[in-house]
Amino acid sequence: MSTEAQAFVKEIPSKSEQFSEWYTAVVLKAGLADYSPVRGCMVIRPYGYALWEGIYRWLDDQFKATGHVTAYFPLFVPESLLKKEAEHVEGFAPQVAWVTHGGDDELAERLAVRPTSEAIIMPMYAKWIQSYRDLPLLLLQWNSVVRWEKATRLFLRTAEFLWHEGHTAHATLEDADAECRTILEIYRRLLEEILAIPVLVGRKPPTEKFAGADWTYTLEALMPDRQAIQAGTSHFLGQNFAKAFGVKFLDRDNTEKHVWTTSWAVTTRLIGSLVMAHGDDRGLALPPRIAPTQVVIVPIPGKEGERVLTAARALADRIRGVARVRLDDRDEYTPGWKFNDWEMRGVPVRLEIGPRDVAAGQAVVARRTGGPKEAVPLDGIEERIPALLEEVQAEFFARAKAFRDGHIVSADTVEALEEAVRERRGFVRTGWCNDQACEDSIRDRTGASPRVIPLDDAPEGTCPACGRPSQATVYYARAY
RNA sequence: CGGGGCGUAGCGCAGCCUGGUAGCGCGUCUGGUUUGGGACCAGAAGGUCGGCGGUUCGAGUCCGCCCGCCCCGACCA
Repeated sequence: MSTEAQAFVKEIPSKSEQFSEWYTAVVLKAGLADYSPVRGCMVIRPYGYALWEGIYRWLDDQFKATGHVTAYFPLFVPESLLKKEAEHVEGFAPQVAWVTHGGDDELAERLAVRPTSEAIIMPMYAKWIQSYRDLPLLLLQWNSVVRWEKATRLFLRTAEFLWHEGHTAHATLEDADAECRTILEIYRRLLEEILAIPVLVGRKPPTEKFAGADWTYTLEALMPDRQAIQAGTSHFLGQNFAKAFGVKFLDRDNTEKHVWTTSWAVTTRLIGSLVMAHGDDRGLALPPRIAPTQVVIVPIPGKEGERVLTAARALADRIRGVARVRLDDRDEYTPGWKFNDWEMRGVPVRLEIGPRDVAAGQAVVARRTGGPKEAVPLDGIEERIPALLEEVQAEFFARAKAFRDGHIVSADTVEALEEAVRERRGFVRTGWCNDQACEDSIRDRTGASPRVIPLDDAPEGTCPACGRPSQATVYYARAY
């Protein structure tokens, strides 16, 4: 690498040595987002929004297939409604932004800018739901919410963020819980199959559940700095909101009952997780299934520029039907500059075509996951590219999973747990007796929080805090 | 919200201690030669030095307040 190239790469701090600075530099330099004039709020630039659109499109297909429909509820939540469910308002009150004036006039009742929409949706559910025939009611909306965070970071924690929020109502506890798990599985597939981020799937311990829920399901990912991040949640709200807002239906047995509700969401935080999980010192790295541009073609003109460009255009046309492809025919940049630029922007597959390739009837393939470049024949390239993209997708997931699995350690004593957390070993797996006092003492001693109780992990061993037989397996970690 | 750091051209920075006409590199623009890992030559444009106030003949530089961003904690998707 030339000295000039080294100087350029230095603009992105080292991922292993300055992780936080590296993250911010990649988000800004890859063109995903920018700071806005409003404190704690970010501007999502078109390239970043394209990632969100990819998530939207995939999820929208899943939601439609499972019978969910999209609606829209107001941005403003009157204070009186927000206060109806006591635990809910207590949980969100410190983060609510309030509107107090309309024009110059002070409002009779101040309006919360929604931190989440349960309180503005439930009164409508009370109006719309009369009979068991009206259930289940499976609604969601794509919107933004505002939580006045004290410390903010691009994508990971901003004062306003985009998400979708699902809000469903059911006739029975079993139906509502099944809904939570259906959504959880959709989210798991989004994370693992599309974003190539492995997750632990399970329940939150009671201290970490959503304010107003009976229990919360979660997907927890491990980032390269060995901190856990909550990638998605699905809440079983029981009858808490139904009782607070009077959402009742007449059942088959001619008795009036409260509905059972759920809510669930994933946010633009996923984009931050994607950046952290796969990026490297060259910048962003995107798994093919989510990459807005999957294949970039860089022509190397040489002395016969027109011939090469013609071949490159023909190549782009052939691939266009099987991949999201972009031909970089800008003549103001050299091929080497383009290589680095597209690597920084995370494009998973690059095709180079120059005079030698035109003569040999081939193109040169470079994968964002690394490895040597290889020549592929132009003949049959329409079949080769989709297979190649799937190979690269699998490489992304395998790499992330190897990292995650390599950073799960077991601890059966508080000392071992404390040491593992202190040395940032990642997820620390341990037992729990279900006693709140034991969890509290572990939190106090380690600074880590219980992230997830996996659905498919049977309890084993003993609680490290009290030595009694364990009732659950818990993964502890420091968390975002 | 506590502790630390920073704010000067689109980006990265120097200048501040010790006040005296605002600089460097990259990028941008024009023309030409180039193009297989961040090209080269020649010329040019680009700034209310984060904001407000104070000290001073004079403030990017000194003092006060405010705002924003980054890092480490606490709180949170």
